[in-house]
Amino acid sequence: MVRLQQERAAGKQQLMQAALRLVAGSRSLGSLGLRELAREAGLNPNTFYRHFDSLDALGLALIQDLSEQLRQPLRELRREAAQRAQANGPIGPMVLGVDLGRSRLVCRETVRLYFRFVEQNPSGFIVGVRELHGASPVLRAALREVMEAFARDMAEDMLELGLLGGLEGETLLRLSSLVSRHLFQSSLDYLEQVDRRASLSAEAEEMIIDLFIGASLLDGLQRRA
Amino acid sequence: MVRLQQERAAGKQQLMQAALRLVAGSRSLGSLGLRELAREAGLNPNTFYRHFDSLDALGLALIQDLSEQLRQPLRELRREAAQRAQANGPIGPMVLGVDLGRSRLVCRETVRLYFRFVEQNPSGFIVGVRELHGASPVLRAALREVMEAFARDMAEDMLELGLLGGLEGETLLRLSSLVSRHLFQSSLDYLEQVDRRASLSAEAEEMIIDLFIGASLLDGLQRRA
DNA sequence: GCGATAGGTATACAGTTGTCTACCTTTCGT
DNA sequence: ACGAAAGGTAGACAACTGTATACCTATCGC
Repeated sequence: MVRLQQERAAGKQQLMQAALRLVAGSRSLGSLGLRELAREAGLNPNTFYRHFDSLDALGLALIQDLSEQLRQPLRELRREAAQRAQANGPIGPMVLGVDLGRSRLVCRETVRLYFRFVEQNPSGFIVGVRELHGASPVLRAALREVMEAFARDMAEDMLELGLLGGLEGETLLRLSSLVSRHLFQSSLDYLEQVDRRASLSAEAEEMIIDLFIGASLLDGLQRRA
Repeated sequence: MVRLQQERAAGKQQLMQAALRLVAGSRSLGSLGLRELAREAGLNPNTFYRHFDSLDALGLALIQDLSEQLRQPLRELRREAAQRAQANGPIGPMVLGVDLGRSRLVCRETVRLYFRFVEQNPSGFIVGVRELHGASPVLRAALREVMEAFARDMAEDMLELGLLGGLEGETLLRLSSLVSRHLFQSSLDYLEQVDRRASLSAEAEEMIIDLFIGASLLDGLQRRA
């Protein structure tokens, strides 16, 4: 039975969702028993072996899913936000040759879209963040890779869309990595501390602005010297 | 047998160190069995009950230890670094009324001292970072609190030492939190990716500088408006 | 000196775990 | 149409788990 890589065996899907459920409640992937998993999924314990040969394998599948579900959509949303903001004229004070108001707008919108995404896929982010510093080196590496990919996307988009064009690629990537990292790790707080959501979002925005403004200023100084 | 809170029962200490060892190898606290723990510590399984009534309790003890061992020393080291840097005259370009060279120096020295600390207490930081986003809400909350305390220390010191005095307390605390968070979470990468240590340290420095410079600039703009 | 308490051990038990072997059913390629 | 493979189940086993009860020994206050 050759799957066209679209449709997944029912059991496999059930197991993955069971894992999401269990981890989203207070567990870590590494602490799951495969019997417990099968029980939660309503399957025979042995079914696990048919699809995975370790918990890490299941974790990798989850991570890949998460990444695929997020990367493209987020990218499109960011581009839309940028275009929408670019449609209007300059709307704020010019700082370092950058329209601060517009930058803030793109940033704000992107951050909000991201967190909306988080809200819509809580379990995915919970296991993602949890395993980012979790016990399994394999999963940690995989998640780092995902975050780097996000960062590359972001840097690329900013270059293409002409936001903060003054910065060189390397610096841009460094900042994007920081942003990607920060947003990702904030996800857990965002999900759990419902009352602080607004401020978490605002703080993320401020952090991003601070970072890019600071880097731009220093970059300008260095260039002038 | 009333302990003077200094000396800890031998078994308790052994259990805690056993936990450190196990978690430092690829485990999470939540996945430890108390039998496994006792075995590693060379003790009878029941001994665990004498000292803790859950894994969370043990985790809290570990976190408290870590915090105590770190907070004061780090603070002193930071003050020393600041004074040392202040002894010399201005050594760099003035940006926003701040001696950039000196700020960089304090920052660099603080970051390096921090990472040296990490190197000297690897297991502690491994469990700390791991449980920061781990499965137990109790431990997560405790670790957040520790990080906030660090951030408060940092902000306070910066005020007292007159570094970036222009910023208001609230902003300062926000930035300090970001720094504290970033450093803490970088610890794991720093410990594991031995070949990237230099660049991780450098990136942390740059991030801090960028953040504070950016925030200062924006603060100045806002104040002028 | 003595009871109390903290620290540690031994044994036992029921429940759970990972894994193995064997068997059944559906689906597909040819 | 049929064999093969994928997906799923059943039962069994030894190993391990958390926990309870009971027992032992220092150390302390008094």
